[in-house]
Amino acid sequence: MVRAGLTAERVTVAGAELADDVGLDHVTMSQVARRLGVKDASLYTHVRGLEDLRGRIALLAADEKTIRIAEATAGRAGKDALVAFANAWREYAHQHPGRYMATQTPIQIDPELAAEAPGPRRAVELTYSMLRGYGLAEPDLTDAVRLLRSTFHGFVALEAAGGFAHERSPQQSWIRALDALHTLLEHWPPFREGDSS
Amino acid sequence: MVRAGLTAERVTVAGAELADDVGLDHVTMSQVARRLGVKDASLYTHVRGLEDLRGRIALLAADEKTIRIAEATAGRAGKDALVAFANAWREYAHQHPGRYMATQTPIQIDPELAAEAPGPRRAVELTYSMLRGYGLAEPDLTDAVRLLRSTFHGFVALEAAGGFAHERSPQQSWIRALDALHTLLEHWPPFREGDSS
DNA sequence: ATTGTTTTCCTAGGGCCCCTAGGTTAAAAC
DNA sequence: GTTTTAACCTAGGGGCCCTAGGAAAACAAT
Repeated sequence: MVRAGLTAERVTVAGAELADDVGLDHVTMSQVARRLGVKDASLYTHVRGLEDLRGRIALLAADEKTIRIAEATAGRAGKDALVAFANAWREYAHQHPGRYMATQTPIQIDPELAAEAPGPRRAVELTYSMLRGYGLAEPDLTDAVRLLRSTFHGFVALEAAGGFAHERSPQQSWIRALDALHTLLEHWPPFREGDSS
Repeated sequence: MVRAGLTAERVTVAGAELADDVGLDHVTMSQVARRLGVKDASLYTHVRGLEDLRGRIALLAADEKTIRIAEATAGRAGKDALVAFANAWREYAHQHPGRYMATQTPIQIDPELAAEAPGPRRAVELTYSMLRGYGLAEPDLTDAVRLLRSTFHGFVALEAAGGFAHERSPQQSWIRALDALHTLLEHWPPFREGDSS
């Protein structure tokens, strides 16, 4: 019997494809094995188990998303960069819903594995450098990064969950949201004493 | 043998408690049955299955969250209302992580069931009325509502997924985000022809 | 080429879970 | 009190996760 040539990476990719096809929580060891033409027990040589696989899918997605964003924002600045960044984010989520959802799982990824995945760290760096043009300084910079990430993620998550039932197209709201965020970054409110919880 | 007095609602609540305790994707029919002192097969009289149960937990969470927000914003206006709204949202997510996560599942809830759940609809109404003071008109109003919901949801989702690893406390970023959104709403950018995707 | 070593993939099987079918018996309706 | 309804049960099939241990392919070394 010829070997299938499995790898942790090949198993992860198969899981990611399956996640995009049938939804993340229908990704099972058995299905992934079937897709690879292998018995489920064979996967455990390459992957610790289902949780580990999901963690690997999440890291794969983070890396891929980061690469897309880096390509999209290369050579751009200001609002151009903001829009390119945001659109790359959203398009990745649309194209790879299962992978994207994997990134939302409460943190339980093998730290050793996460350490060698450049995606998450690089994503934050990209966001910071995209904001360079707006002239923000710490801690406002961190706050702005978090606000942007929250809005981008929240929008696509609500979109995916069917949260935008109103007749107005999400696309239009998205464009306006980016407009709004741009002007917000240009007029970032100064910190004032006495702000309460 | 005395009856346990089950109800679709009691099953849902048990599932919701379990979700908050052990995480949504460890909510199983068997565990819920065990928590209610009943065999798993007995649940199927009240609930169609696991998917149905998850949908019911999601609707329960939506209703509860809406009530919290309504209480928190009652009698408030302007930034006061915005902050109260947002904090109620975030605190609900913190207190009921499992329930909250249930609301994120891609839409597959029984429409008949959803129709009689006031939560989601009322939540949108509350958001609209909270924004009344900012003087926005459609379609800006819808866009603003969507932006706010995206940011609130995105923030708590990233927070829950461990996305804010930086040293700065999420709480501080949250306060600044609300400041920023408030000023944004006060200076909502006018629509200009020629905005591109 | 042969032998030994490593690693891949297998079969077997235990345990948990989802869900259905069909039977009892408690509660409600009359 | 009898009948009807509905709650809860036992039994069981099939799927999934994962471990243990075996067979054989690929690799190393002579």
